[in-house]
Amino acid sequence: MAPVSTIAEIGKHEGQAVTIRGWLYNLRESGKLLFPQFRDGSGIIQGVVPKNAVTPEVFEAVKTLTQESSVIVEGKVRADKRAPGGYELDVANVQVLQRVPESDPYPITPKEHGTDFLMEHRHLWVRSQRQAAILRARAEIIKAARDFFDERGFTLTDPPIITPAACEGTTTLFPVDYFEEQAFLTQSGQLYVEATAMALGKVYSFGPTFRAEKSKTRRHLTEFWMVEPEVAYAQLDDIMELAEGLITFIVKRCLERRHADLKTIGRDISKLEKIEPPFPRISYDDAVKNLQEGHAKGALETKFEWGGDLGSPDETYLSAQFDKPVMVHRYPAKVKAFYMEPDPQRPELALCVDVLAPEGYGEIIGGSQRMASHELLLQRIHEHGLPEEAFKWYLDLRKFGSVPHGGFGMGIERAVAWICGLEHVRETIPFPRMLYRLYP
RNA sequence: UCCUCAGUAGCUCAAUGGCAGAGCAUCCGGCUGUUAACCGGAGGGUUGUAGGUUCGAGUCCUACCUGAGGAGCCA
Repeated sequence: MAPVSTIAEIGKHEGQAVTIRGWLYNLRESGKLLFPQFRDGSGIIQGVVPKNAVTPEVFEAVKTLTQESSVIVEGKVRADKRAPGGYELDVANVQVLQRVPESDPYPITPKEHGTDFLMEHRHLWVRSQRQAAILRARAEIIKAARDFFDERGFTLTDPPIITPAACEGTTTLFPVDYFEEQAFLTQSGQLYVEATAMALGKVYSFGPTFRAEKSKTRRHLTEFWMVEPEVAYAQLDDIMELAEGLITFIVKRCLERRHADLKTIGRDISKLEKIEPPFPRISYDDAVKNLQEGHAKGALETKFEWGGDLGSPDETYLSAQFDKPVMVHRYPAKVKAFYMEPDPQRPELALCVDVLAPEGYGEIIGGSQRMASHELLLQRIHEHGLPEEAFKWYLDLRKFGSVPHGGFGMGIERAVAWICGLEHVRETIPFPRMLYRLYP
């Protein structure tokens, strides 16, 4: 048998016989000439089978192949201008491992389908070129995020997924029966990385988080992945700089290594090429002014009042004014989590930042400087009606060598949706978990 | 939880209250350079469910179910 090659690397074997192991993507025919397209997970290549060039058995085997039948194909690699990938395969032999019967054909045809149908067949949909390209981009984004932190002296520390208490409200928690006790799936690893940051200085976590929010929008999943750095002695400005550096690094990495996939997905790459530091930084106060001007101009339906959290249309309006992610900092403490450090200049504000992606993709990062004072943190826990007992360990961090520190969480799926230019986050993860969708 | 929209062949969609249709997929036939190939033919229907109005309902009304988009909330 000829040496095995992936389709992505087939150019290295030009003029030679190779073996491709994969599936039939599509078959076109023109009389005594067959054009089977094979895919193997790395790419797609068109085979050419003239009737007079192969045995009758091979011709018949290819002619009767059905979509997604598994095949091992031997043939000679030939450069061809007409081929989208630059190469074609002159097929010499075909071994059919499993032929999909025409009585029960592969349901996803090369024509268009609706979202419901595609989601029901997500286990097969991931075989489509575009979906495979998105999953490769996701893998690159995750690797880039990890490389960014690994190369800067951060230690990966994995927080627990089963947790005893909420770090924010309890209505959005998935309960778990933990032997005799009530436990929950984690909403964020943040509180735990604060603990490991006090041990190791610079840490990050990467893992799944769960939120039982009844949100049904293009930006929400009930199960999503976050990367959460936490840095001892870091202040708000350090956190903003870190977020800016991370986003820039990830985008550049995708442009370098996943250029072909971004093109397959149909991303406007020029928009990503503009992502360079510094990102615009605007205070909440200025954001409010900006939104009120937007309302006066008729661009926003409701007039935004100081004191509220930014709504989705507000975020879209703000981010549309920039071609880079925009960092909105110092929100009113009341609308933010209990653990955020107040601004010493204006204690009604929290030292926090939200990073809004361009093109209406919304908040991709939320972060803050964390509260360092034991006394104030205890007071906030009480004000939020949280059980002090559950946070005893967290309060300990402020008793034993408390320091200024901070960090943020970046939602992987939203970052992938933005970088790939997708309509919906459901395409950014192999098997999305959403409100009203648990299958497959 | 609320608002809006949709549900007809395996898929994507048509059908003024008056005979249930097309393209793709599947099957049969044709074509030696096709690019979601094309051309000819065939099979394929409990119009989401339950009621109601009407001589007559895919179409109008009511309720429910399912899905989509959005709000709130969030990454």
